[in-house]
Amino acid sequence: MGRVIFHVDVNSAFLSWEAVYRLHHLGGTLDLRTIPSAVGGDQEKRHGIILAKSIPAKKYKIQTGEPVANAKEKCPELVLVPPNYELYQRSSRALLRILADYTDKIEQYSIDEAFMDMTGCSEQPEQTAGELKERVYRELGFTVNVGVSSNKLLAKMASDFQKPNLVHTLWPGEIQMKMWGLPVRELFSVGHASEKKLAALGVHTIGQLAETPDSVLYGCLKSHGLQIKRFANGLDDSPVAPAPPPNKGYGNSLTTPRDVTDRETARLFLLSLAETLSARLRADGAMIRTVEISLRDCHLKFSHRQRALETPTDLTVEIHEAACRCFEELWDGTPLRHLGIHTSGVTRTMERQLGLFDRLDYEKYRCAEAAVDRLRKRYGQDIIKRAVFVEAPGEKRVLADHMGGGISREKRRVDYTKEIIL
DNA sequence: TCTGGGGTCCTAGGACCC
DNA sequence: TCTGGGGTCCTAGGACCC
Repeated sequence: MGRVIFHVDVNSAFLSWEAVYRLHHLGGTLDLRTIPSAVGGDQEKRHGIILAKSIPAKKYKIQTGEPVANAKEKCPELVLVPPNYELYQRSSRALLRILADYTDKIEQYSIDEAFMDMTGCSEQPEQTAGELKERVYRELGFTVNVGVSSNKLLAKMASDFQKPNLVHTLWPGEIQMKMWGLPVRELFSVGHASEKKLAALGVHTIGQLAETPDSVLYGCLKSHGLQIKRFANGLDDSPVAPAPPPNKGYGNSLTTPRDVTDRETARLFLLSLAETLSARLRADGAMIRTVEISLRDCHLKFSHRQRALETPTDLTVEIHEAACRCFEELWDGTPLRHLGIHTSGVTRTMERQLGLFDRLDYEKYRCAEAAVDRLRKRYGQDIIKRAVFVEAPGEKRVLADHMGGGISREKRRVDYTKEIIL
């Protein structure tokens, strides 16, 4: 017998986890999953998009990623709840603990999805998947779909079939019957752009893609065209990788509550982003060689600029300085709604080559920033703040409050002491 | 109606070196 | 004299995922 792979996918994850929390921890009686409801960001802070929706909300054609205002138009009685990332982390860990009882070959693919290599673990995979699904519901109160097949791609496609709370198989012999009739957009890694190009070729279903000549696909989509053809034929030999691969880059970005119109405020936001980002680098023992900033202006136009550093760094000051130089070269004065810093060229050798012209005393700054890291780890993120975030007057003060004293809120340390108990 | 935040991978042109 | 070819690095942009 060949490989047996499960893909476990939490149904409407953020919304289900919130629903369970309200029922079991807040003593509520209303189950959000049974009414049109959604998890959405705060419109006031301009984070207003739909992150997850209930199955009744889906009937109103509400889609993940669409603006909250849009969703309310489609369904005025929609019940909206704010996101709670700490709850999601706890819920995810609780799920993974159950999965670990079945195999140690588990790859966490995202906060609400995991692959399991079940090869040799079960004589009847479909039945085992059903037991797993029931156990998750019994112990944790939320439902999952489980896709069962002989590779990751097919297992993932299978878990996406009818929802919720179902096990589906998609063995190679079932590909034609279960997968080839689907719209090509539903194939993993076929997005909007590929769908459009394929439509121009007359390719609308996964089955049609599977039978399109390589030369045609390469001409249209280059190597990606050949990749999605392999997927359409159910071919995928990627292993279930229990250890997450090391980061190739680190980024931090933020939509600001109000447009940024002056460079001093922009520099402050960039400092806030650089601070969280470099703390992550130091926590991982990583350094980066390339700094890129991204801007999104009030007309929603994106722009980017990057620069390579002379020497790898994990220092807030150096990343901030590089980001500010990019900013000066890039910004044309249009009011900004979003700023980001993204870094790449990761190295993990902690020995920094001190260049002849190293302008900073690296060791001195490194010591200071490491001391701040330790303080925050021990006493919380708010224990120490830069003066610029404390003393910012007026409008800047408001912005500084949104920065959480230089630490983006979503990245605050998760308190795992409050585990889910049902 | 007014669009988040975190990633990965691929392509392509130009600079530069041998 | 006036030009090949391979390799690597840098920058920019696009597409996809959750």
